[in-house]
Amino acid sequence: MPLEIKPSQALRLWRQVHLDLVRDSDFDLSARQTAILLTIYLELPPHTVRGLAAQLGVTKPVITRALDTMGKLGLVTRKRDAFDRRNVVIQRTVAGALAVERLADLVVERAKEMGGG
Amino acid sequence: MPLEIKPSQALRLWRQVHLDLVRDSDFDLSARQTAILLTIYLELPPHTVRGLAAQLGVTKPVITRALDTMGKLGLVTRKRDAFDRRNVVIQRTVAGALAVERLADLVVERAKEMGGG
DNA sequence: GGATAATGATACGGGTCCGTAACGACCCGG
DNA sequence: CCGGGTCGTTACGGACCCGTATCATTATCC
Repeated sequence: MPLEIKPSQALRLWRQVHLDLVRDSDFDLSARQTAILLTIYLELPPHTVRGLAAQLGVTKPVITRALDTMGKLGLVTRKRDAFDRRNVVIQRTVAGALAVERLADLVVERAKEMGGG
Repeated sequence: MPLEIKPSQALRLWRQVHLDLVRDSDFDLSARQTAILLTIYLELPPHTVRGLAAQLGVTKPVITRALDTMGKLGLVTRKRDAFDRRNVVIQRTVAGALAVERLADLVVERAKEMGGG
């Protein structure tokens, strides 16, 4: 059951959601940060810095810095892996889950308003 | 004819497209820049700095800086208005139109791959 | 013409992010 | 126990962006 969208609809949806994010959102996440956040909340744990860097095709410091920023915002938490203390396990938070849920509702809502064509 | 998307579909679509953008795209536009670019290419001209600032709910320097960056990337051009020389008219470019079109195709393509639920 | 208003650009101090390189902490095999 | 490999983090120089305040240019109105 594929999701059918026309190019013009996709663009209008993309624009409208980004407008909402710019206007309303407390945080101003970059494309990279958005990809990281959604990966953490959609893919199965555990998530590590190295794993995220590989999935996004970026270097490790990029992930570290993004986690710093998103940690300050309360969207994620880090914890040392007890079994292999070199690893850091990235964990979800209530605030992060709420933000992701809010984004989903935003997309759904704006999609509903899209006229055909 | 509203566009029906479930929250989980919306999140997976959002994540996948952002992943593609991070991995493939030459430029790394912020949410603001994306909103500006799509507004220029979807809304009717003429577009001015002041008008864009009002639509996005941001200050004028934000628009000026974004136009500087996107101008370097060849995505937009600026031209003085001949009738009111205080105004600057933002114009579309071939490269910008291609980039927008590529984004649209990306969203459409990824949406097609979304399973139900 | 002169005062006023409006537009876009710029200056400034502060923050974030980039990629490369180096670092400390840790695991593991010999 | 110790050298090599792996993990995440930090240092560094440079680039970009933020918001506030100010600027030069242009239009408008008396």
